[in-house]
Amino acid sequence: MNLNQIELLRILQETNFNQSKAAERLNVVQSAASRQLQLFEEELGSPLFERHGKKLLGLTALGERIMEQVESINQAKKNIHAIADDFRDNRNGCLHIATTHTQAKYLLPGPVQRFRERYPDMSIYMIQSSPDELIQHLHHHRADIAICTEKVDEDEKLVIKPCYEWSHIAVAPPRHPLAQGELTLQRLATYPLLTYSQGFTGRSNIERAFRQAGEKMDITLAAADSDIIKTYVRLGLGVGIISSMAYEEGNDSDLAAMDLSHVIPRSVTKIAYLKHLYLPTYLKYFINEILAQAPRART
Amino acid sequence: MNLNQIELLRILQETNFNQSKAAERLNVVQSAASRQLQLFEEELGSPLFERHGKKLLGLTALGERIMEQVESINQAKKNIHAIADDFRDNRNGCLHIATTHTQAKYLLPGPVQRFRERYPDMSIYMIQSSPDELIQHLHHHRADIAICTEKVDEDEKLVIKPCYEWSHIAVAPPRHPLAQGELTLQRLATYPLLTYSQGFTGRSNIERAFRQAGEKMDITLAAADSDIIKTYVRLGLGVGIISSMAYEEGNDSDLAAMDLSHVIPRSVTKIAYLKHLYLPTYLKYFINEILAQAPRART
DNA sequence: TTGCGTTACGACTCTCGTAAGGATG
DNA sequence: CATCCTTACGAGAGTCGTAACGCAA
Repeated sequence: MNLNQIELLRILQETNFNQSKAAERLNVVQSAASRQLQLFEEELGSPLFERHGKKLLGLTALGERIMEQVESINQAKKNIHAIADDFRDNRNGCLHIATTHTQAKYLLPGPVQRFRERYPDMSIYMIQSSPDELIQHLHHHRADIAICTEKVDEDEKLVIKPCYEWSHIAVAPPRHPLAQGELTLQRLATYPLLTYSQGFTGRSNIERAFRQAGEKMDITLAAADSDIIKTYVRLGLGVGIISSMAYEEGNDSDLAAMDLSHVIPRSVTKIAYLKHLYLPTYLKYFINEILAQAPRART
Repeated sequence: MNLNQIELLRILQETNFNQSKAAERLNVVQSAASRQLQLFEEELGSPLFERHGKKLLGLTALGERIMEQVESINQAKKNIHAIADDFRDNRNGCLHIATTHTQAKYLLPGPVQRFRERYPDMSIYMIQSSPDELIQHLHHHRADIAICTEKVDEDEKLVIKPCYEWSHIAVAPPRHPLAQGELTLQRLATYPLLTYSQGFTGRSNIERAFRQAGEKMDITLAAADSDIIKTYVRLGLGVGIISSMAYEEGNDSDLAAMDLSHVIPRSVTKIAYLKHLYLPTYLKYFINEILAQAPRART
């Protein structure tokens, strides 16, 4: 057994069990990959992959179990380098952040800017994607840290840090009838609604609130980001339900904003990262900057 | 970085940072070890060991942190082989049990015998030692499983399975005055006592009980095993305090046994193993056999 | 025929062992 | 002067790349 074989297994999984692609990613020819895999399976005494003829189709039961250990070794290997780099105060690495539109736009600009001032030689990669994908980015080491509101609970391999709490608001053109009188889900439900796509920015909370109230939502537009929603609210398509952070005092003064915290449960935005990940100094700094930023974003 | 370098680090720690001995254990010449260590430190960019001249004295702060990851890799490496062996239903391995005299003599004979019947081709190593050492055996992979009563709590790297509960008894020559009337710590304290060495078989519970009662123990003999204690009780040195399991109806009928469960808190014997250890089928079997044996040992 | 994997073989890289040398107490 | 580690260099084991082949869609 050696680390290249371990890495090969990992990459094979990432390339859908395609040896040729795996070999390419490891900068070796395909035959070398084939041989190393054979040697490893021989050493263990049982095949790790299901095969149809020669083609690899997936993992065997044994392979599944082995992969957990492979992942553990890979994590430790990365940590060793991260620890050493951190110890040498190496500031030439890069920070990979995975997040959604809302957080990228309203929460992270401050922390990112301060991070760049403190660590000018480090590059920052932001990966914008859906909450489902965020978690995958963490697991596949494509991101160090994820910031989002949905989906990150109940994963025992992750550390979840609650970051801040916010509520939804309704936005509508000025002098909209909703602005008068008490705002209820019943009244909201009488209008066409514009809000986030499934799985985005507290959408699950919105759904649950309407479901429990026995009201059906008439969703005219579902978008991944608040700007799209606001744009179409301006065009008169209906009433928008967005995160309170997404209402900008200056730019959005042409829209009426109405608090919904009394009818839709407040959402919590969290920071997530792998439990076994070593946190370098710069990453701790960034996390702290987000936590420091959070109160300002609170409503 | 490669697995041999990782293994070298691990062995260096076990050999008190002596390259020559580490090299010998790895079946390479010393110069090879020296070079591999240099290469690895070079790769990381900082030394992992404190040096005085050329001699290694210990780990640097960086080294300490790296060692945690090394240990993690080592565990995963072992697990990979264990999983594969288990999957192939390989029954030619060996089972390393670390335990104390009392458990080895009164709890384990049954489970061990049944294990040997079920897995006749597996060899069994029993390592008898003090509770302090037991935990070290687990951490250093010299034992798969430890069974004992003391010291195993509060180690977050271990899984602790409570196994059974028992109490201490006092043993004395027949017609001893203690056998008459109510048995209290006050009365016990008036006799010379014979019991277990520090850290053995619930000794800490005995101490705590006397301390809380404000009584001082006059310990004539402290031994690691019950047989020594019983032997000297027979010679009239004083009153023995031993585990109830250690009183054998047949052999010990010449001694008076007096229950102490009302004055000394009951002890719990536990099974301990490393949290990240893969449990092969045979090890699960052995653990279950111990748990099944436990009720019979209960008093 | 193209894509994917295996087998055979010579070339090369990398690690090892031998041997000699420096430092420390 | 004994122990411990480092350095230099040639030998050898192991891995790689090239190339040819087998198999399936």
